Amino acid sequence: MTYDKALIALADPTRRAIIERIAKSPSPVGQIAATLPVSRPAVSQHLKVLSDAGLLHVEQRGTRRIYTLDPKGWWALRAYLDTLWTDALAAFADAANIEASKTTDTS
Amino acid sequence: MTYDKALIALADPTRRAIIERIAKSPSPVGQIAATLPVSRPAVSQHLKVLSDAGLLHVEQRGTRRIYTLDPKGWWALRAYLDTLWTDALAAFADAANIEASKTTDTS
DNA sequence: ACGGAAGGAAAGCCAACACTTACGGTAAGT
DNA sequence: ACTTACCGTAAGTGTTGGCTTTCCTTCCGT
Repeated sequence: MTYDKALIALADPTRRAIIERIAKSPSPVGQIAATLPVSRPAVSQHLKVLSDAGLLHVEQRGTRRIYTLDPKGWWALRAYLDTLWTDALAAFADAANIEASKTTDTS
Repeated sequence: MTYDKALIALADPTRRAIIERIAKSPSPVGQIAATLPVSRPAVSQHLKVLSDAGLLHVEQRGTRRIYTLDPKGWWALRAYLDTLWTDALAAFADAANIEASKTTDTS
C-alpha cells in the first residue's frame, strides 16, 4: 500500500545515493552527508522521505541516529512489480489464445 | 543501467495508472486517455517517458500505436532492488560478526 | 484524390520539490 | 553547569516536470 511512496522516494538520485550508502553500511547522518555533495539538512530531509516510505529504520544512539535498511518497503515494491508483471503475462496469454482461436475458427 | 529512468517513470501516479492499464490489456493511446482524467497529449508524453525507460514496447498498427509491457525495464529494476537488499544483508552479517567478535574478546 | 481519425511535437503555465541558510533542542564530555 | 557535537525543523528560493492548447504529420476509407 506504500509502494507509491517508495517509488517516489527512489526516483531521486541523491536519495538513491543515500540508500546505497546505507545498504553497504548503516551510518549516522553526518557521515552520510560528508560523502555527498549536498548539505547535511538536505540529507536529513531525504532520510525523512525514505523513512516515511518504509525503506529505512532509525536507531537512536546517544546523539547519533543510525539509519538502516527496512525490508518493509522492499517487500511492497517487489510485490507491486510482480503483480504488474503477472498481469502482463496473463494479458499476453489471453492475446495468444484469442489469436489461436481465430486461426482455429478459419480452419 | 536504466533502472534510474524506470524509477523516475514509475514515480508518477498517472504513469502508474497508464502502465497498470497496459499490463492488463495492451491498448492504443486514445483508449488509454479515454479512461484517464488527463488529455491525450499528456498520455503521449507519459508513454514517451515510459518507453525511454525500457518499460514499454510500441507496435505500429496502421495509424494506431499499440503499447505493450517490455520486460527489459523490469529486469533492470528487480536487479537493482536485489542488489540493494543483498548489500544490506551482507552489511547486517558483518555487523553481527563484529558484535560476536567483541563478546568473544571480552570472554 | 480527399476528408477524417489517430497520435506525436512545440510552447507556455503553474505547482511540486530539492537545496540552502538559520535556528532550536538534546545528549555526551569536562 | 558549560561547552561542543549531532541532528531535526522552518522559511525562502530556483528549477524541474506535468498538464494544457495548438499545430502538424501520417494513414485508412470512400
